[in-house]
Amino acid sequence: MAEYDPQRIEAKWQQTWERHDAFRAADGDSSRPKYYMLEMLPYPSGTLHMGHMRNYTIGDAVARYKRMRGFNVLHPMGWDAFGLPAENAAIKNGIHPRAWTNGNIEEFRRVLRRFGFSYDWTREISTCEPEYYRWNQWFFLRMLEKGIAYRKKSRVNWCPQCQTVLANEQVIEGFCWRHETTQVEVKELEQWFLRITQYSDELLDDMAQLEGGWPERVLLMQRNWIGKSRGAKVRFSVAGLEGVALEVFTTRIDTIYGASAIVLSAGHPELPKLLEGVAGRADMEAQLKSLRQKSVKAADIATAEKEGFFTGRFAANPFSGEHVPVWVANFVLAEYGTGAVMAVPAHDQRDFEFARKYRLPISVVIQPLQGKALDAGRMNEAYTEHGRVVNSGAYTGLTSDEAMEKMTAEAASRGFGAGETTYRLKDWGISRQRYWGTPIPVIYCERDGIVGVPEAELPVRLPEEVKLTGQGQSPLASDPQFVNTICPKCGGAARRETDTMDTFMDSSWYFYRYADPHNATAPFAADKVRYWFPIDQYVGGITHAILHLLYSRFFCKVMRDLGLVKHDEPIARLFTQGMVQKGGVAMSKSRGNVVGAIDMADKYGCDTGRMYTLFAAPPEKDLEWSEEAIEGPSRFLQRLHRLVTGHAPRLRDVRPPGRDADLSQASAKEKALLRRTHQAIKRVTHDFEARWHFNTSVAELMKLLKELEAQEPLDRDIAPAVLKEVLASCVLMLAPMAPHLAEELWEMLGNSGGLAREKWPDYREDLAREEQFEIVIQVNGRLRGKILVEDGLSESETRERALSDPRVKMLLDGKRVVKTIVVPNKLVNIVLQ
RNA sequence: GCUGGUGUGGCGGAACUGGCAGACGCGCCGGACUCAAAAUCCGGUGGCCGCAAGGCCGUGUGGGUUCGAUUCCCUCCACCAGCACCA
Repeated sequence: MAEYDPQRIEAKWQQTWERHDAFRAADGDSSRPKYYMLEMLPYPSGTLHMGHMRNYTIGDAVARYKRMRGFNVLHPMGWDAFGLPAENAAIKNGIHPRAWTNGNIEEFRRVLRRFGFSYDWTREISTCEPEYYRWNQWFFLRMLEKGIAYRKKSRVNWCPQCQTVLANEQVIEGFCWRHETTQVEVKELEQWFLRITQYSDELLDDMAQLEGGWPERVLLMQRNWIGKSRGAKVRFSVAGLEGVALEVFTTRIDTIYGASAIVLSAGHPELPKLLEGVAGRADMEAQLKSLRQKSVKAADIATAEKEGFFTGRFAANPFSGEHVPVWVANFVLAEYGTGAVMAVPAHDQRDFEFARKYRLPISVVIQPLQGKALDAGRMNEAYTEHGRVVNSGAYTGLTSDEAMEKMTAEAASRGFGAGETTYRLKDWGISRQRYWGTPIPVIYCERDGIVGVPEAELPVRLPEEVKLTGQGQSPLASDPQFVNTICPKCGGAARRETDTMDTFMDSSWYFYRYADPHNATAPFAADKVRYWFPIDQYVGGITHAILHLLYSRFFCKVMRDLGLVKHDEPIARLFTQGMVQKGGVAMSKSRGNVVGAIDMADKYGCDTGRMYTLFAAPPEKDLEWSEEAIEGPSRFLQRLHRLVTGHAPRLRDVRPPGRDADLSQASAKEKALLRRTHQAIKRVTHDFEARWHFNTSVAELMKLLKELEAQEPLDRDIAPAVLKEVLASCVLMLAPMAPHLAEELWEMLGNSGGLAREKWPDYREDLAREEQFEIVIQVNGRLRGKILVEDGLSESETRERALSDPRVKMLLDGKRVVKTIVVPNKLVNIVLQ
């Protein structure tokens, strides 16, 4: 008998699948329900390791399962091919980014094919190809027309290591997301932005549509990131300075009578005017300078002392008329709100600390609705809850909520303020001073200003020969052939934009392109997208919870407003799988702890690699890679192969009993085997449908195999038709998880045509039903015995049976039974005393 | 600090709606096969007491609800993740 030879089997079936185009998705097929299964497209760099493979194994298992369930499955793969590492490799090794990238793509494609993932390879895309990125440019131009793309000079995050601008989302605690030890600098540059803030509310509100389909955690992170907060802006006039007003943003206008100061950020635009002619100005300028150079490190911020100085100016509280000092301090952020706050020490913890240090007055204007009244002199911390307003003129006696509403109305009617909602979310800066990305399709003309490249001239191709130094400004600026052009409007000499787009542009809409990957006249045909969307299931890492997923949602809404799509959200369900770790940290090339996918396939076979990945942990949890633990699934597949190979020859031409067969005449042994089989089908089906706990699916198959082995010799006691039914079900259930071996065994059992179109086995309740149950007998809730009863025994009979059990009788001797609880087919609990 | 999540044998994990805690697997121990080893197969494997029958303890901590709690409620602890002087 032939040994299980995974490499041979895997090659054989991969060729067969390819020959038969087994995983081709059919556009617009209305005869079957569609299912769009998507895994996050990889950035082709380094080696594909088991972290990647886990992602694709999960997706592939579900894609294959859905096909067996009769769905028309779209399961595509592509490459996120633009990006910095390609450029860095080019600088370091003198290889062109395109050559480097395409080399990696080839390698990635080879490995993914070697694992036999059921992709429709005819839909493969690569974002660095002009056929793809021309649509990035096309979208950009549409957004330019709509005013969603705009240019402004702004303070931007600059990474000296990358030599480029970073989006806010790419700055992590003040450090570059790619260079964890490089502090991000602030620079003033002319940049292109996308007005994502225009969609802040919609991005927030539409999360309601995602509840249930997306992990709560991801929605929460996005909600925090958007950071909506309702409040009011209030203007304080500055005493002795006509025309200068300081606007503050507050979420607690009800506390305004307790303001002890106005505090400005060190970068506040009105500061020069304020400081003019003030005594001690030189000294203040020095302090300002030092405040501006504060560390941005998270740890420092958390422990930083409140620091600031009095400007010598006073501002008038428009409600009370009171004059309060104007300060500058380090804890006020220039980028948030108005860059100025009113300090209310009694009701804000930061203000409280600040007031303590600089001896500003603390006055209580909110009292708790219940409990002890506050006394400013005895407070150890601010009282930040809502409550009853006191010492606040006409507002005294109102609740916080009432006061907020009325005060906001007064501010508006008297013209010194208004209700205001602020967001943490900033517009998306997409300009990158880099080569390996999509050129921004814009031309600058002396006469006509900013002119979009006409659609007919797209794509603006990335020139192939450009000197890359990694230093200074955009590499494209050094190519006069590229830069110098003519203005599409006036025909005069003009210059091209030399920045390229953030690569997150590429990945914000790539999944639409899969629906129509070769369209040369549009990013996609509307009817194809209408058929396939929304994505039924997206699978990827939690690392993309904010960046990629928020941008993708934004893009979808822009596309909808451009009339390109009809839906509000592109992704119906999101699954975030856990990381694969080794030594407690995520696999990564830089840490040197990767387990290569190819090594795994060479050593154990990819089916074993897949099985282990699915078995070792439920997919949402992190998985610690263990070379030892892979032995379990490896042995399982070998034993299953041995068992089926042993029995298959005489089962080839046997017809299984079929779906509705009457099996009441089957022997007890046969019934037992069928029962275990159908219980397994029930469980595995549930795991695939409801919760994706493939680890228990694998365990179920292992148990079934064990049962089969225990019944050997199977050819003596089990009718061939029954055995065939059992083995076939087993193989069908294996198909999504270890597809190559499943195909091989399926063929051995006398089937042809491949498993991709085969039906998932039906679960039969009548066959799965137990005939006998072990009843647990508890006395006072403690396990004291077990009895075997037949199915359907009545409650009273079960009780009698339990009470007449000899051992139970002994325990009950001389005691009074208070009551008994009977759970049919499960347990009897006898309560004594 | 805020928000969310997670705590179960030596390890990965299971227990679906409150009903036998530890399925399945790894490892370990014992046995078979072998001159021997590997591979394979069979048996055992939460802790403590006991020759055994059996008993007691046990799902991070302490409490509560319940006939019965890994599961529900409260307290605290630890770890992980995201956000973080956001006004």
